[in-house]
Amino acid sequence: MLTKQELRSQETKKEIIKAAGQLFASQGFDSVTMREIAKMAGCSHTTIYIYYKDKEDLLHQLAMPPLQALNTQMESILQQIDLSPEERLRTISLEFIRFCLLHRNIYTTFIGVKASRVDLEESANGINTMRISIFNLLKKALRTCFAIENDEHLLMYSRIYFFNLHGIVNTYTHSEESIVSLMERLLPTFEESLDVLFIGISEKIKGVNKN
Amino acid sequence: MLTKQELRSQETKKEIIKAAGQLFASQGFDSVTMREIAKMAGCSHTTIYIYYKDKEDLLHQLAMPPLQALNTQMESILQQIDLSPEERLRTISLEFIRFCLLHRNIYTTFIGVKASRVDLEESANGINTMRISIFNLLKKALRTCFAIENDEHLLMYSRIYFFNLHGIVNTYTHSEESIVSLMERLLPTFEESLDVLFIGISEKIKGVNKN
Amino acid sequence: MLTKQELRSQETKKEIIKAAGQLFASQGFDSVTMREIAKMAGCSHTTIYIYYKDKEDLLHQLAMPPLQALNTQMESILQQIDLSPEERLRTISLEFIRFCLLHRNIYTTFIGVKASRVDLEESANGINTMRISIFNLLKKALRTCFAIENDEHLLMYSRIYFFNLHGIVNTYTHSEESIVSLMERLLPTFEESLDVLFIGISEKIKGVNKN
Amino acid sequence: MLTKQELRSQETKKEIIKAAGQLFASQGFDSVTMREIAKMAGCSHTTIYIYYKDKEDLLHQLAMPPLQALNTQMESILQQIDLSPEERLRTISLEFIRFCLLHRNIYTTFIGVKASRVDLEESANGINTMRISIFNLLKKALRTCFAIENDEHLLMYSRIYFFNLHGIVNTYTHSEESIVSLMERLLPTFEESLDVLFIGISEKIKGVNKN
DNA sequence: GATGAATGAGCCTTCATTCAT
DNA sequence: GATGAATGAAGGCTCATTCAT
Repeated sequence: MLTKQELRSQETKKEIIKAAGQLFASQGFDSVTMREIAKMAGCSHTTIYIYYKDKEDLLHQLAMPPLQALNTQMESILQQIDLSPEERLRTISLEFIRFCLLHRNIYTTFIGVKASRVDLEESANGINTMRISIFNLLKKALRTCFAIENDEHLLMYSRIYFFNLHGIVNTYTHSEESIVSLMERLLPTFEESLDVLFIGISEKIKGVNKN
Repeated sequence: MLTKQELRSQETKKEIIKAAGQLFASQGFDSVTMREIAKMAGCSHTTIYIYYKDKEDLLHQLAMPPLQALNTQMESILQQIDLSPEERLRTISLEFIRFCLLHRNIYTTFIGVKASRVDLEESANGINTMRISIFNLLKKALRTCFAIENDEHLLMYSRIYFFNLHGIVNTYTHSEESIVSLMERLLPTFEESLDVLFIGISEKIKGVNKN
Repeated sequence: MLTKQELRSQETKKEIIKAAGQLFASQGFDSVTMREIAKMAGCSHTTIYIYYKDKEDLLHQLAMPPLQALNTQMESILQQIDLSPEERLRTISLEFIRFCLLHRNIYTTFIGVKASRVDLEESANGINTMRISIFNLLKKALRTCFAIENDEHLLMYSRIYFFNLHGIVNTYTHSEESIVSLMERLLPTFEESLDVLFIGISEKIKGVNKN
Repeated sequence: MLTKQELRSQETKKEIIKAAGQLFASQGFDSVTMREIAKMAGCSHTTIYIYYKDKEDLLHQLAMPPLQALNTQMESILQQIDLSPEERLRTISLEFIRFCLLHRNIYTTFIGVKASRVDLEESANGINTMRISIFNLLKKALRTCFAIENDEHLLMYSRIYFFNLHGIVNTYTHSEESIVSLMERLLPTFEESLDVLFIGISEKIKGVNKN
């Protein structure tokens, strides 16, 4: 059992990472100062260094767990054989969107392109691996769903598909709305968007296969 | 007529904004220092302040002209009655993409959603106006093209359409490829992407109108 | 009699001062952190403050006992009337060297000339007194040994003699060799060095006295 | 010809290095802060960075020129064939002493043992090379002067000789007296000290050679 | 007695910006 | 018009030290 002191300590640690997440999200990694984080977390800036090695460590701790969770979840969805390929793609797509919007802060810094900055490489390594893995899962789902064999075509339609996902996430990345309200309000739009893509891509592939 | 000195002066001014544009593009606004800009422009860092109020002013001056040009161009395309509505939408869409990729640097900072950061608001005002105007032109083209009367539907399909455009631009925003090579390599993908959207949206609207 | 707890307490106190001594010796006073000392002593860094007022106090506690011991030992050697004056000077000289090399760490900070730094003055007071006393003992041995009556001459040959002692100690002050190995390896050199001084000074004094 | 501005600039640069020299001398490299240096130099601490890369650079700039000068001077003295070997050794010895006392500040940090700290290695490299070169010149003079062929003996008497030089320098390293007054007051002592060594060493070598 | 939690002071360094020439 | 000189504000980070448990 945890002592009262340990509890308070854990709380402080959480407050710090929470504040970091919020500030990174709203201002970007570089613009945020350790002192700002401390202020929002209600502690001295030196306290941060008790729990986290340095500023970059905050980013790392912030990003890894959710990314791993998403990866795992997407993998398990892809193995649900009771779902049709289309349903699987649709599900992991919506899950991906939900995740990215839930973790808007991290998304901006890590999933967002430009992810691998030279000076962050070290701690970003694990994160980059994760990111690649996630995109591979999406690509795999796409190939199965549309039964695309031609690699060039797969690449093209993957791109087109990803444009949409990226666009969705990016559009709402800086929204201040809660994830619940956001999903509730826009889920129909997102689904409609996937519909549009499914129909459009299917039609195009039909045409391609005919020729 | 301009004296020789005035010519030289104008040249310096141009060198500065050119350097700023290149550096902002390749390293991001925050990471660039005034001294770097000055070095690339071949002048002292203090000279910059003769022509531009401050660092932010550089960004502003950098962003407005292209945005205005884009706006004008889009307006003129929309008035070409020899084109079908679909061709007009397709043309301004590709133009928008081309523009955003050409001005990746500015896009990131201004068209990019996060645009209105508190500390930039002042100089961003003019830019924000421009941005809204541009999106309205796109929306107008969409309404005409798909003959959507229901406002709610228009909003939804506009969003879906924009997701794609945003996604495209965002994906290549940080690419180091030249605009020429980028467009040459990916134009088919972009066009295919618009195809997919046109087909998908059209199909969906048909279904909607039937019910 | 001491309780078991008191014993443990005394042990901790000793571990701390021992660790401090070692670390000050190998890294210098400023470079050592309280946390390092605590780690090496096997306790929390806050525990140090239970036994010692502050970092400087550690230095003080570290320096006084050995200095007092040296002082006492030198005094007792000077009183051994079974030794010739020259043997007495030689013995306390070697003893002084041995001591300084044994306590290289403290030497650097305290015997070393620079001793009286403004910010250390307070705690250095006792130490400074000790230092002066030690040098007076050496000077006394010199006067007796060379039978120098002229104060000016005494001062000059004392200086010359001290130059040598200082030089010896200073040269090996930062050596990582153990005191045993150091003395074993260099004792002949040290003795030869004293020989050289004895001969040189004696000869010079003869000449002086003749004139 | 230098403009008034350039003159002032040079002056500032000199004030900075002068202040750094004094402060490093009296407090040691680590204990001195850039702000202290700036304050003593009468400028802002940021100004220092205009003229010197960083704190370490100050140390480097402070140490190299004098060391090179000393090295050159010692070499030229050794080549004066109109002087006897003894006179040459005596001259470079006094020169060495004069130099070390003149540059007391640098001596402490660089000639002083412990010179090569890991984190300073890079900039200290040139300095270390210089130091070694200087000591080799002294050794060479010793060998010639006392005609010592046996390497072991040379090593021993070199050590003894160096003890004295080190001792002299170290004793007055922290004196606040001017170099002029210092040399004037103590030159006889230094010369007497060298006399003592010459006589002592010569006598000892005679004895050794007899056996 | 002993410790983990927390902090204020301070350090080196960078940068946008102003001033005097 | 143009520039080198100079600076204040700020940032990441470390450390000796105190406090509550």
